[in-house]
Amino acid sequence: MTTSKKDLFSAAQVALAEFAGALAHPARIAIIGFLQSRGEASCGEIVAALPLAQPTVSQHLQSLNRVGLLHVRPEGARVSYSINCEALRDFCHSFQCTLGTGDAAEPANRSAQAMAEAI
Amino acid sequence: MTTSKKDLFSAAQVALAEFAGALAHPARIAIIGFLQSRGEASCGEIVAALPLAQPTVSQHLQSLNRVGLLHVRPEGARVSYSINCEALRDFCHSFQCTLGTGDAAEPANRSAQAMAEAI
DNA sequence: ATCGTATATCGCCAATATACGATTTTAGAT
DNA sequence: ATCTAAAATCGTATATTGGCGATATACGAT
Repeated sequence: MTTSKKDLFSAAQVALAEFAGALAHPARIAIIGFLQSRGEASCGEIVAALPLAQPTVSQHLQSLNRVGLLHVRPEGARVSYSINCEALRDFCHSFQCTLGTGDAAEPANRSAQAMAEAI
Repeated sequence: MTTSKKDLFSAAQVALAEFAGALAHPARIAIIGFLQSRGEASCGEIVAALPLAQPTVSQHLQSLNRVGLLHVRPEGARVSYSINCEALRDFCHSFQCTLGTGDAAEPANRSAQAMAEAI
């Protein structure tokens, strides 16, 4: 990319792309699945469950958190992570409703509204 | 990345990540939105609508097509593209139903089943 | 066969993402 | 204050992605 062209697209389009980008790695899918099955987990517990080093997992958690996909609850030195289901649902909704497939519920927050405008 | 770790994750996880990756660029979100509003369009018409060169748009179309997001219909030299709504709906479903948010319909094809298994 | 138009592919470079060892930061325990 | 454990950040190596000019390919028309 000679020059980054992200500024040539709308903020809503960029936001939606960034959300999708947060899901665009098998490790992050695995983290979401692990958190889903566990309800919540610390970084260390996720490291133990995945074939990746601690800094790498921490990095992936930041990627997910940056787009609002996680609930983060510090418990002393330990940090408890869990899924923000709302954000995930709203992301899906922004695709479904604008594509007229009809079976999604109403969006629940602001970022979903922005995303829906993107497409 | 010293060594690619994609082989350390399940095929379903990789598939889901690749699908998300296809949505992870503002230009591809814009293409989806354009196709949605138009119903169908040729590569050239998309090029005219976006601030990108023809090879770049063609490349993005390949990215979307690789994960099954497009219907491709050649009409002589021209190629007509449109959205595979089914694929997009199934992608969203695989997140929604496994997260237990409940408001998604049943998946309609095989790739959705694979995706649902990922998480 | 040649031309004109539409699309895809190639080749190269710039930019971004991924991975992780080493280090720092944070917080509880002693 | 010091020790320990957990998590985040830094630095750096490597891999992947994005952009586009040049070129190749496909196809209808002449």
